[in-house]
Amino acid sequence: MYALIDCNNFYASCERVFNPSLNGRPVVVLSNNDGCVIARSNEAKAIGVAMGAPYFHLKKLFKQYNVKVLSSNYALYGDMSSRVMAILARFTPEIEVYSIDEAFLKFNGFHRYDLHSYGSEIKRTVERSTGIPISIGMAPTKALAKVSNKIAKKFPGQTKGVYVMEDEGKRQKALKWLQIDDVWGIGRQYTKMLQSNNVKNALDFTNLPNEFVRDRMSVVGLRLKRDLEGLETLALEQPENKKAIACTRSFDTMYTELGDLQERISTFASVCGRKLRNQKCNCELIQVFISSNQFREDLPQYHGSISVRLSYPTNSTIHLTKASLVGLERIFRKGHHYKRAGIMVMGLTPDTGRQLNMFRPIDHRQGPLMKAIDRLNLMNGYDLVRFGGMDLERKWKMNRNHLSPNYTTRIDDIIKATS
DNA sequence: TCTGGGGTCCTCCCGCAG
DNA sequence: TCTGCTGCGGGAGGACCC
Repeated sequence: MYALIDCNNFYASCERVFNPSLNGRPVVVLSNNDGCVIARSNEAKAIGVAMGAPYFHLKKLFKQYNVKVLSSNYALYGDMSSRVMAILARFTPEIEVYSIDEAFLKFNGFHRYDLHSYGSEIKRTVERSTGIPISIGMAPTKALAKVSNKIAKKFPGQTKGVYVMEDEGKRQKALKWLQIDDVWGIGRQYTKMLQSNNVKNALDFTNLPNEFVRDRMSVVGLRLKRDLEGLETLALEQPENKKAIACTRSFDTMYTELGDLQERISTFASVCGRKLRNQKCNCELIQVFISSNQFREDLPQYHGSISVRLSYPTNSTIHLTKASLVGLERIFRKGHHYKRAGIMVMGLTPDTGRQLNMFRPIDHRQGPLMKAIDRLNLMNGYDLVRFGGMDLERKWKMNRNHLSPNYTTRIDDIIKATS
């Protein structure tokens, strides 16, 4: 059996743990730059706040319903997530942390257990230890555990947040209940295609011929179908090093000058360099992109992107910055208003196994230099040491006008108890 | 005025090598 | 030496997830 554990309205719940005055009140959390709504409490969902809706469209509604608006606080959410995952790992040796607020657990050899009571115990323990409410769905496969989880969430009165799909009757009933656009792995495009073929729910989907699914939705769709049929096809995945690392941002204002973009790209290269070094690997390829504002139809649109291959795999911020600036100069077009930019590093190889270039000798001074810079920055908790191309005057600032304190990761922000 | 960010996997196409 | 077939790898693009 598999279980899918999902934290309810995770970001909003994290905020509520340390600020109980938010209980019972609609709460929303915004994306970077306070752009869109990315998390909603049940109360916010009830007044019709849509996922991904732009903040500036909703300001009036928020005022009307006294909605608490918060900027995203990833330091807090990341720390709360590790606490939840550490507790879940006590209940089974087989766990896959699927996302910041979800984990799959596998119960091999648990046939003597009453899984419903075991699930209730997991739920009680997590909620008591962290304050985060969770829902648990159990079923013979991962895709069905996802379905079970939806049932647990949708019917909290009957399920008390734990649902076990233990027989074929329940599977059929659940798949019939689940609308096709709500199935894990079926996005907008596939929904459109399936609906035009009279597929309304998950059960209709499992009744399609394999050849049709394979042909229209590739092997990914076929695997999903088999998993929904109850045949264990999607296995628990073990964490691996990342295969690509990205740093991209939208800007608070539109840029027209190459110099502004050079500063942003240098900063992104530095972030990617640090992430590569943390993961103890190097990259061979950098992709740089710049984009105009897609929402400004009155302005000419442009999306420029380029891949730059490095002489040898590296994680040196100096090399990464140089290469990405070369790329940027090649894609920059004067006369456009740029709103987004980013870089992605790919072709990652571990420190221990990188292929060097016979004709481009490696600069051995850069490894210790980067290590020293990383240590200085770690000790000071922010970018004390920065490179020339970066924003030395700290002009650029992400909009985070509703940020909560870092209750669990910053000593000055720890809650003080007063009598 | 203001619309996020970071990933994965698969298919298709093309160029290259045997 | 040339041609045609085939397999492989890389890049682009499209689907999806949170």
